[in-house]
Amino acid sequence: MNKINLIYNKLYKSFGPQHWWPVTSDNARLEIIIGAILTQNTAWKNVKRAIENLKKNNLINIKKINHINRKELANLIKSSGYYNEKAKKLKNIANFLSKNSIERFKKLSIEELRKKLLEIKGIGPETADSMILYAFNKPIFVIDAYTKRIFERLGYKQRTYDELQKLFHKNLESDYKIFNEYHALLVELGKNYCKKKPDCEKCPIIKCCNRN
DNA sequence: CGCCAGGGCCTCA
DNA sequence: TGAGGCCATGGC
Repeated sequence: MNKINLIYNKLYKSFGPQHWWPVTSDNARLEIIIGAILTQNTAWKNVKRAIENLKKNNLINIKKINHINRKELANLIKSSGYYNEKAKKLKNIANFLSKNSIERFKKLSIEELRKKLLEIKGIGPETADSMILYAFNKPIFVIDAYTKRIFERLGYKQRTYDELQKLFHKNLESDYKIFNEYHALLVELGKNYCKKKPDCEKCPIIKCCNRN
């Protein structure tokens, strides 16, 4: 078995399924898209309250985001940090989605969808890939800060976003469920063990790591 | 109190 | 193309 699959199996065995991007409403897809923006460089705990505020005001809705005053929107998402920037981004996306329906996006190939999303100001590679994977359920691997740090320590040094992503695409079955679970497992590892100051003693993949 | 979190944009070499 | 500054709250 290759190393990428081996690590997945070990993480899954020790952490179990992660149940990511909890879906609680009919417009779950839009909620995930909004969540992907709000969680940029931000802990999910802080994002949760912002999403609850949006829900209370029925703002998981493209038209309503288009209509609401930007400062008012910023105030509602304050807990997620960078709230002025993120309010702009949400408005950019809502504006874009009002012209290009989500329904139309679903029919695009991964490459076409990614290109479209990257045209929106505020969406970079990771956010685009998160949306493709978690909102559109298409197989693309999300590379975040945890993934970079973990695989740097494992021995895959100085890889760019695209290089690291290719590593996963080459070695894994192209299945969005696997990609979803794997990314979530890496976040769990990064939060609890492979932290900036790592706790290596109880790390479930210590045997795979170059540091030890 | 300091550190950091499920990034991206802009500027400047 | 890559490094550095900036955006900012809340949990620990």
